[in-house]
Amino acid sequence: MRDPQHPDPSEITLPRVLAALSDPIRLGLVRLLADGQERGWGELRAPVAKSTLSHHLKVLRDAGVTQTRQEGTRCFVQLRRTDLDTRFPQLMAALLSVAAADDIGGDVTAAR
Amino acid sequence: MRDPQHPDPSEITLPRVLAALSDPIRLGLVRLLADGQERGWGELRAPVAKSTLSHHLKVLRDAGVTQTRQEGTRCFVQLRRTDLDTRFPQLMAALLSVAAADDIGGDVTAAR
DNA sequence: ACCTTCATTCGACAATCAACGAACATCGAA
DNA sequence: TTCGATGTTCGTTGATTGTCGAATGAAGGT
Repeated sequence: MRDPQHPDPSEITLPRVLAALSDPIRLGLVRLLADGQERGWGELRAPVAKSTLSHHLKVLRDAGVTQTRQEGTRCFVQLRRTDLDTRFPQLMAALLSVAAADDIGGDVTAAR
Repeated sequence: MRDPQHPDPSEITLPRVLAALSDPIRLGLVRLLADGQERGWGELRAPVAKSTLSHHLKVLRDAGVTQTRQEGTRCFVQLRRTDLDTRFPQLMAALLSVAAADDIGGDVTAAR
């Protein structure tokens, strides 16, 4: 378990973010995090193996969409809403609104 | 040259559109078409082979982002702005604004 | 008819991706 | 220190992607 690396706000690029959000599961994860609440890895329920979920979280993290924090053996993930809104004004709002309307990634939920 | 097929507005999905727009060249093409103006294939200048450009235009068309019209041997392409705005309110506006600010796909231009 | 122009399609290639199970590493608790 | 829980990494597999050049198909002009 290495230190997760996060790109600087200035390193966040539009094509990369769009690629990260072009997957229904990742879009579902982002929807789940849209309330700004930090979530534990263990809360996340998605219809994929845990290694696949780890991969998706890494893609989101590498794109600068989420931030991961470690506490002991557990990970907590959070949407980088402020950075994203600064970098891409109105984008997340529009995206989240559409994703909710179409229920994209609705099979991603949170337990607990 | 077969009849180009376009998805119905209801068939346009967010993940597909985001995937289509996650490529700098395609984003550049969309920026070029953002004024609503119809453009001839021959006007489009992008740093790729013509077969590659044709491929990118097909990806955009299949995702429902653009509309292609044939007139004789020539093709004209246009952004499906109304359909996109109906389906995804505010999304294109936010996207185009950011793409312009970052000059994503700036190497895609129009001659004539 | 023939040739030119224009755009798509084909075939090939290397690269990337989503997905899985298994192995590994790390930390807290027993 | 051994164990269990947690998350990452590895190796693989099948599918998709971006790219090119060459071949193909469709009009239009000569």
